[in-house]
Amino acid sequence: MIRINKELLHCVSTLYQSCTDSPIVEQTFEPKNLIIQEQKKVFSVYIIKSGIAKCYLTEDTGIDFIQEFFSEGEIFGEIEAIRDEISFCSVEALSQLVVYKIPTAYFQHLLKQNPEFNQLILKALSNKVYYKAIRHSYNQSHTVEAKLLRLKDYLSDFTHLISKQEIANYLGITTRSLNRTLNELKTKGLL
Amino acid sequence: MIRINKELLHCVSTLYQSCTDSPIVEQTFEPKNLIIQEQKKVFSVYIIKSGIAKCYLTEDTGIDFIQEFFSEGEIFGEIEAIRDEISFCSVEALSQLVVYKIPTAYFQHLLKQNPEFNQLILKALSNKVYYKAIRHSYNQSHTVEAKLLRLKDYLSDFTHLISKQEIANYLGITTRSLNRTLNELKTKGLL
DNA sequence: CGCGTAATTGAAAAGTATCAACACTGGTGG
DNA sequence: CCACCAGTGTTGATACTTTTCAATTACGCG
Repeated sequence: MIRINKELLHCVSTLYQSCTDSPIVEQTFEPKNLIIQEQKKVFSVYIIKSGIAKCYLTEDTGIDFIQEFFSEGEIFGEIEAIRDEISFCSVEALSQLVVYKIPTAYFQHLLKQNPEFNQLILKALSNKVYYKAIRHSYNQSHTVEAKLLRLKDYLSDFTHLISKQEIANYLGITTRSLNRTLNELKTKGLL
Repeated sequence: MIRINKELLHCVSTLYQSCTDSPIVEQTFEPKNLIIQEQKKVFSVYIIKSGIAKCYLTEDTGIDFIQEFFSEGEIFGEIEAIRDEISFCSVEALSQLVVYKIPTAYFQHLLKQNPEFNQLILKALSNKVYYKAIRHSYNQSHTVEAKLLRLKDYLSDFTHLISKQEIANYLGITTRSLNRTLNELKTKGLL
């Protein structure tokens, strides 16, 4: 539910520290700040140093669907940089968020010149495909109850950062269904 | 609904033709042949030269969820090669299928030594993430009717290759729901 | 022609959404 | 210190959507 990527974080923080005039800069966002906005051009690739963000898509129905919650080492903006397209999703800080900001052009440069970085991006993309595949499949063929049981460990830990509405948006259900199912699980003693 | 990747096909067929003792080989599968099997080790990366295949995941409920229909130039097995893990999905030929088969080790070699190939794989992965994100979001927040209207152009063209069951598995619904909704759309004159 | 597979349909059951009302919480200003 | 407000969370009743299950029908092919 909350993705991390320690390897990538390590690589980027090393790149950042290795030279004082690096194009990579550190930046801090406050909760509710929008870092990337759907349908807008993206000029940088971001890698999270600390904090939590949500990556979501707003449908024509007005409903937000949360793709992922990102934390340490997770990258976003890279899809847009590689495809050379405007953003297809929004990313918003949920907690205070510190990121490494890599200008798109320098990101492209790193991809070409730094084999280790290239390899880590290939892995990060592969992992995204993998997790998305698994999640979509699971979501389509299981009930709300099953989906909730799957993330019960997170439910207690992050309620102060992630609202009920956001959990519902992540699962693709309404808050009403979320509450009903949570109660059912409690009476069954499964939560 | 049916993905293609002309650029990648062009690149790989050039690689294939450029030397007679290339590690890349051509291989043909008949309909219903399994090319990659869930939970099994994968030894090659495949790129489709011609034909259609389905990529799907089997859930513990016994239900198949189809991730994508692949056609010319689409690649599979690359996620497993990059992550160095067993397969998380199965790929099955729907029509007669001709593929270029690249041994995993040679695929890794190409990634490192051939910048153009590397760039095309980055793009292919980014596209997969992009399309999966859009599709999952759409699926979660729209009715069966909306989902069907979205692929109505395909529905007529590929019925001889793709069964009703497979369309249902792609949409994550039952054939009963598929039929009911198709009938409703027909009486409404929308199909 | 007959067999197996795929497609179709109706009726009942299960699962979710919608809507509207109400409760709780933390902060603000009188 | 308390009243108020906005945002978030909770709940019940009802309507709608989708699945389940079982029974039929249609189709392709040896």
